[in-house]
Amino acid sequence: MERIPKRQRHQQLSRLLEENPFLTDRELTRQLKVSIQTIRLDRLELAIPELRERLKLMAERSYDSVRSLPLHEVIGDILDLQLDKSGISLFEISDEHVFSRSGIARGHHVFAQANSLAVAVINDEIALTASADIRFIRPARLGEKCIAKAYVRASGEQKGKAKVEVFTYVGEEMVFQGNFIIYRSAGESKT
Amino acid sequence: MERIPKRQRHQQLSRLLEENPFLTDRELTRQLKVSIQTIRLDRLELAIPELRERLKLMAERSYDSVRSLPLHEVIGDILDLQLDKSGISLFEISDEHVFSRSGIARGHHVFAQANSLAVAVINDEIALTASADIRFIRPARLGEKCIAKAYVRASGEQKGKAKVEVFTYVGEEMVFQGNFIIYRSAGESKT
DNA sequence: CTTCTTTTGGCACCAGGTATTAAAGGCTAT
DNA sequence: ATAGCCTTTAATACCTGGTGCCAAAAGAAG
Repeated sequence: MERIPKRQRHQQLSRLLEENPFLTDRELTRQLKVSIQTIRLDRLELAIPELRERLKLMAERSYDSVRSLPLHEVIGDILDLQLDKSGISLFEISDEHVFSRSGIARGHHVFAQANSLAVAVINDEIALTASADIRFIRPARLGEKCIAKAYVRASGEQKGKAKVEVFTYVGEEMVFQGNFIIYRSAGESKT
Repeated sequence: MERIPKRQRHQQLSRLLEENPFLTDRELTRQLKVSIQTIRLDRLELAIPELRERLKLMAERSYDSVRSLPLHEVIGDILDLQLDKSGISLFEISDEHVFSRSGIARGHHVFAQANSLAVAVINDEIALTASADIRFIRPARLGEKCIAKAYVRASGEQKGKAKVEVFTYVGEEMVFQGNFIIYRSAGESKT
């Protein structure tokens, strides 16, 4: 009668702290009806740090997520980039990108990856999207890794406009395709 | 020689903690070369809470910002919505939306506002962007307020596809125009 | 009954403080 | 210089939310 409760209690404890990480051990004793020592042994076994450590970790996370906001410059991680030729980026669909009802990615995130890549692949001081023609072929879902491949079809170094085609895949399946026209500041920086 | 330093020290202390809120009083002692009691009097005067309180506040902030992330469902504030007819939303271009070099909004943010609105205006359980044809007419800049207006051209309640046209303005000027084809779940839940 | 795991309890100790009282240093006005 | 005042430093008691360690009690299992 005391064998099973331990694992159950561990689950309850984990759940409680997931719901509200601000609970002290003392408050947990009230909820779980065991002594404070038991709570502490449990945390030890489950490798759950003490309240103050939890708060510190949360504070640190939010602190450097603010600091790393400039990374927001490009949506997705650039895996390969050949300026004025082609580029590849990876973007993983996570909670904040999907409709919570359906787990399907909101279109503008998939678009954002493609658009970022299309702009990044253009070798110029200033590159802006002028227009685009896009198709969402099948929905991208929570947890899926989207690989976008961009190809510069006409770099238009004189004309001031480049044509970039982007295909986004999840595994073998194409989920998105887009044709972008990118303004460029008329042929400058050659790296 | 001890009159001015107090205010200076207060400024330095504020600055240090702004740069790094994770400093203990003891560490501040080392940086400011005064006793720990002075640091504590200073914090008292400046109404700066102790380290642990600071961490807790940061953790709480990040915690309920996570909780309020579902607000992220729609990019921009919906000002008016007539389901299956039209909608208006407002989106203000701020730092995190622009290229830091030029202060020009990245296209996918302007697109996201339009796309969100086009999806929101469709009165159905599930609505997904199928394809779009978009044009960035002139760049939107830091601080500008973008008003997007969406009009449902063909609601296609039978066909399962709706056509939505979106125009985005800054003041009188049009900055973006897009034609969206939106999948709708045709009266019932269809994946 | 003995043995093992699990649960409690108690105590010392720690960080990072608060709160309070007191003393010392310095500056100014009378 | 002497008193009055602000500022700084010091000392002490106390608090929270723990860790670490040891020992005892309570079941469960052989």
